[in-house]
Amino acid sequence: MKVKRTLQDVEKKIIAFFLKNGRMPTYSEIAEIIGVRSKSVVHFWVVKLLDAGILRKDAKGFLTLTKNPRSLRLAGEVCAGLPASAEDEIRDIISFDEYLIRNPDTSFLLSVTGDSMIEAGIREKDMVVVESNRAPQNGDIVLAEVDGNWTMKYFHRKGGMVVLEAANPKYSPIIPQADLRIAGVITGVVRKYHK
Amino acid sequence: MKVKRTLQDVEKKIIAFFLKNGRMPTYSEIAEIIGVRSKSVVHFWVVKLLDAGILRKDAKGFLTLTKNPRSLRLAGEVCAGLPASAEDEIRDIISFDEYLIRNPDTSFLLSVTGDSMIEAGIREKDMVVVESNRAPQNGDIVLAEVDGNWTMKYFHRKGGMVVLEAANPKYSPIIPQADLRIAGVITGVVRKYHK
DNA sequence: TTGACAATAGAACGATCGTTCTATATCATA
DNA sequence: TATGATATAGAACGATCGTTCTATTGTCAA
Repeated sequence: MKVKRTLQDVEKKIIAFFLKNGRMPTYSEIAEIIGVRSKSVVHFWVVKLLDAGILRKDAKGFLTLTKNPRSLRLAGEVCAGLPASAEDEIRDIISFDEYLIRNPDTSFLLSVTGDSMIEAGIREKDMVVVESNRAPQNGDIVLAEVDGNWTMKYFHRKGGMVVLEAANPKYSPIIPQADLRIAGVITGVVRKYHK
Repeated sequence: MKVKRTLQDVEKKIIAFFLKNGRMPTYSEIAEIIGVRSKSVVHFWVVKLLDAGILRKDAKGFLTLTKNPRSLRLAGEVCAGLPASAEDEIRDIISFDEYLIRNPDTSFLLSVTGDSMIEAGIREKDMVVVESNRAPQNGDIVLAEVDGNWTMKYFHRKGGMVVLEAANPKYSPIIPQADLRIAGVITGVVRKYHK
């Protein structure tokens, strides 16, 4: 029970609270989760965390986490000695949500079925982000209706014509009829191993 | 100036505040951002948002967004009539951060260079999530040191031996020396089009 | 042992929170 | 126009917030 309370302990418990509740804890709540009975003790630790730069106060005086607790180190290039040098705290790298999603309201997710874009590195069970009200550019990957089915194809403009091509030699290019229906443009791909 | 204030207006402004500040606004702040002068008017609108299920109160009475503002609709399968039916509000789909990152402390990001895993659908300039203290299983993609360089390979155990294979016929399988160094296991891939 | 410092407890305080009340102003419909 | 419903303003209130103070305990080194 003589467990020395460390800055890291307190930090971790506050981060855990934030991840669970989607907001920062009050001083009373911090008192509960770190196991002290007085708010003044919390104040004591919060000042330490502020000095250490782990916490901040925003313009209104509310506590804020300095860095996104889900952000990852970005190890720029795969080169010598990389993984050992964990010293570089370049954690300024983003949340994937911000990175991938420009407009949540016009985007949706799709679980990929089929192998039509296999050579573009899009495989079955990948998730793709589709942005629906964006005009397809030449070379974009689009979600289009072909023979009543929605599939992904490269979008090409050749002369005045639109050609839809799979990234798979198994499938032939398609020159759509007048009523080409395009659901959206693929703006991102996400794959997860070890479900 | 006779702009009717709608529920959606208020919702959007609160969400915008949340995304910008990482916390929910106070009533005074809501008054500012929606342009009213009295907190009682804010209360009036908040009750509406609560009734509509757009906002909630947590156990302590703090306002919370019911759904993650970055979450996307998941359109399950690519089949008929899909994109038109935006009625299905199955937005229960996650943030990519939660989806991809199990342990932020032991994971890091890598920008892919080279084509060694091209046939596994991992291409140059993709981002991969590497989890560093996880024991590689047979068939995993690992980040390993080969001839002083860090590259991605399939990890295979054949008999008592470890074989590292690229997903590219250009490169031959490698049977590493005794001092095999593995930086981690690839647990996710993220690609973004239209930077 | 003693003294200095780190850590905790508890009480009090002003400020701000969200709520509630009354009172107007605006809009829609009969 | 008359009437009810909708939307706004402003003041007041109790509750809780974070801060500050005093006081006590525990730890380590001189």
